[in-house]
Amino acid sequence: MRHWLMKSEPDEVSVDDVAAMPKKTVPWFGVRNYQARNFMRDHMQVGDPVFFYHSSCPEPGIAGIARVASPAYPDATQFEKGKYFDAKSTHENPRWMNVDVQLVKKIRLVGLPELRAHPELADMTILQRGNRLSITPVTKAEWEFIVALAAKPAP
DNA sequence: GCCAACGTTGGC
DNA sequence: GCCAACGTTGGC
Repeated sequence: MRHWLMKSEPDEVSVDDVAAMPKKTVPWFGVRNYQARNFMRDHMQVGDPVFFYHSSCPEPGIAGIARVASPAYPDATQFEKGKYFDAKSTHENPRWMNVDVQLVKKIRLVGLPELRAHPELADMTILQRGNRLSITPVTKAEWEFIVALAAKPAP
């Protein structure tokens, strides 16, 4: 079992949006980066724990705990008109895949400055300079540290 | 809105 | 296969 962090822009899909979904589950559509796709397609397993991260918003940070809820399957939005359409993708040979993600629980927001304040988390991919990858592995130690952090009051 | 960092594209 | 140009991400 691996642990993951998945970024979403809350303007598009927030933790609260997912909490309102049937079964609290959403297809993680819109990933258009090969490395992130490969994580979903080749490395995720149903049940893997996921941090739900809010990005490109006033308070970026980890906002929820979720789990991988399905194997990867073709991302429907690549075939639909809109910002995620990909003319080079076909049903026979789809380029983009997604898993379903199910929200387990909302947590207090553990913001970026708070994450950066802990030396235990200094190696997290998300905190590295220039990192833009929307899906990144998280180590077990990082996972457990952040879960414990979220259980404490906001600093 | 700015801009650093990065991924992708396409000409050669 | 190189690499410049371009587009995107995402924090600030």
